[in-house]
Amino acid sequence: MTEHPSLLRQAITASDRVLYEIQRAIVEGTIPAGSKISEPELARRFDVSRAPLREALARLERCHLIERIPNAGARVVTLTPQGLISLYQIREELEGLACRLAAEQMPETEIDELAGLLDQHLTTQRVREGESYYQEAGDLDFHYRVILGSKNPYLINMLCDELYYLVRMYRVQMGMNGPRVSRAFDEHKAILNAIANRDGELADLLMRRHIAASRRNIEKQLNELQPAKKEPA
Amino acid sequence: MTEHPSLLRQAITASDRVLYEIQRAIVEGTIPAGSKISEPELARRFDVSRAPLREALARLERCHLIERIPNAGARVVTLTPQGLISLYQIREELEGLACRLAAEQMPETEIDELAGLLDQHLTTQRVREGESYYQEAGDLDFHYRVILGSKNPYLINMLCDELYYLVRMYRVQMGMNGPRVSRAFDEHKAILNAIANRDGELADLLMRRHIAASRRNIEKQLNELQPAKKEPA
DNA sequence: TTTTTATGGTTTGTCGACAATCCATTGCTC
DNA sequence: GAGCAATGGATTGTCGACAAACCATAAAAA
Repeated sequence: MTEHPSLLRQAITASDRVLYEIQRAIVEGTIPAGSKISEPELARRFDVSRAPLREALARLERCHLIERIPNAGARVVTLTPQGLISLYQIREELEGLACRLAAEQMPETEIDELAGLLDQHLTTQRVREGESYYQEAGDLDFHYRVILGSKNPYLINMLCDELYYLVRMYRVQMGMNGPRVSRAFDEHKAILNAIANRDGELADLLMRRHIAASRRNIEKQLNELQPAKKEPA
Repeated sequence: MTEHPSLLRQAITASDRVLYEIQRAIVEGTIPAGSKISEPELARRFDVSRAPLREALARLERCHLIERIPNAGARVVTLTPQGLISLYQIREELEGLACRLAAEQMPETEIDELAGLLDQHLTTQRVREGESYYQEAGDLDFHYRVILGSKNPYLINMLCDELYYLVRMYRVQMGMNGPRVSRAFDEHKAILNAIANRDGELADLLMRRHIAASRRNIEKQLNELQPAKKEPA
């Protein structure tokens, strides 16, 4: 039996399993932000030895979900408004680049699939008025595909593997579910058109504006909810 | 000698030591690009157990110096012109951003130190006409400080810890020692001025041009040396 | 001869235990 | 009583060995 080449990466090791579970737990807040990581405790909790657990911790550090200090242990990252701004500054640049490259490199078939994805979003969006969780997932899906379309392996790795888990963590734990659904959809549509027209410059600009708008939206929510910042020690 | 924050972790563990040695060996080509990594062999060679070695390999994968496939081992990355282009595309965006942020965030003291570094470069450069290795190191040092001046932790981590070892590997192994020394120095000077004037937009533009020029210079060398590309299956 | 399958050897992934380091409490000195 | 040093406990880093997975060779069947 020959496996599909796209699934060739599937070597489900214990380290991978633990990684996924902890990753999810951190993103969703089951393991609270800022809490200390105890290797023996997590090893018992997920029923593995410390070896694969440490491998998983190394990868969690890679995607900025935990911070390790030699001989002193690891902590889940703490979410701060400044950290979120820093994150979005990078997203603007890198996803703008990804969008420009996608306009140049993306095969027609992938562009068609991306258009189909947006149509699907339109229907499901109408069904679920108000509820934006699905749109959030869909938004990430759209961005994912554009990034993959850039065909730049370093760019893909940095965005999809190293930054997006943290983006999701911010979205989930800071409750970013604003009414930006329809506007985001329109912006996605405009970006898709620019890519389809092979207009890299415009695609770049639109993606930067799209992310900047998202960032401002989040900042506005932050200011409304927490005019004064609190930092428990 | 400047102290980079990545070296601030004072706990020199065996894993760290092995990491530095292998990192250097890969960058300088002592361990050839594209060669397979044997864990038992390297463990004997550097006189450590496989546990810290695997920790080091995980970090080497993080800075794109090796590629691992589960249950199949690790290989040193292969250097390709396309890979170098992909790398510089990202550098243009991220270092442009870093430069803009540095113009906004960098303390006056750090700007003064950066100016002093350039003066120092000017003198040493005159002493060593033609020999450009020191200039290469100095160039990296200049870029390092600008990046650190951005005060964006993710940006600093991505550039200094994840991309720059690969940049150095390309420079060393592809023999990038072109006569761009004096021009690069002038460009550094212009960038410094923009930062000192707190002109983020100009600093961004100049840095992008600086890196783009460096990229074109490298591409020119590649075309001169290897007009026909070979790709063994 | 070609394809398939069995098999040995090698490599990677995982485990439990030991050693080195760090943190907190305690006791001692001033 | 305050500050500092010693000590106990816990955690991290490291080691050697075992188990599982992969690769290559070779034997057997079509």
